Amino acid sequence: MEKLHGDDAIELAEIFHLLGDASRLRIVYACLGEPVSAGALAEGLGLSPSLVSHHLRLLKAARILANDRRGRQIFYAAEDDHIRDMVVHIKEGQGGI
Amino acid sequence: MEKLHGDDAIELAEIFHLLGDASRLRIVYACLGEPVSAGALAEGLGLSPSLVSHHLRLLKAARILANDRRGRQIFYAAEDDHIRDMVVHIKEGQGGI
DNA sequence: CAAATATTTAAATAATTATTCAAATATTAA
DNA sequence: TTAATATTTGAATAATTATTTAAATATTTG
Repeated sequence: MEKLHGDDAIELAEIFHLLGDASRLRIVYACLGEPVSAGALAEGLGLSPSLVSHHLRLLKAARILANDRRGRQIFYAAEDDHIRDMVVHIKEGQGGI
Repeated sequence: MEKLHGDDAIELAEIFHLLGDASRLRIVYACLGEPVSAGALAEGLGLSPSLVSHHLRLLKAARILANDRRGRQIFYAAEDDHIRDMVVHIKEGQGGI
């Protein structure tokens, strides 16, 4: 029986946990292509700017998303292909979503 | 901006959510190889049988784990390679855990 | 600089969920 | 059929977390 040590489990679980909220997952998904501004995310997904910002903070802290400011907007995009792969992978696992 | 529709997001997020708890992730991880009995999971991971059982119920409902009874023990194993791949994938993404 | 826009922050609340505890059920062995 | 073992169940609690609201900060434009 292959064990996952407690600390490693916590670290890995944190990433899954961040993707395990529908609002946050939609935010991440929307950022898999071109960078999107915080405002566009809120508007496009029908979420409050404040809520989006809270989620963005968590996603950035976990290095799932990176941001760069352009003028007064701040654009977010997936840090690397890793997250993209994960989401796509589970997405395909779930018969045809 | 590629959008993930609300219902799809909920469905996908549920799977991430289930893997997003350290206890549950350790249980799933322990079940990636040979089937393991509920008791062996509790004992091996240092969790109460009751807690393990609650988690197993959720994981089974989501078809992440399947079980078969052998005598008075019930053995759990990953439903398919899909979950295995997901866990391994994120595990490798996280620098060398 | 003042006004307008974009985003963040902090505190409060609402909602969810992990865990524990005690009791119930199922299976096997005596 | 009684005792022993393995697991589950349900209710209660503890802990975490998503969301809202109101205010603060940063950036650009007039």
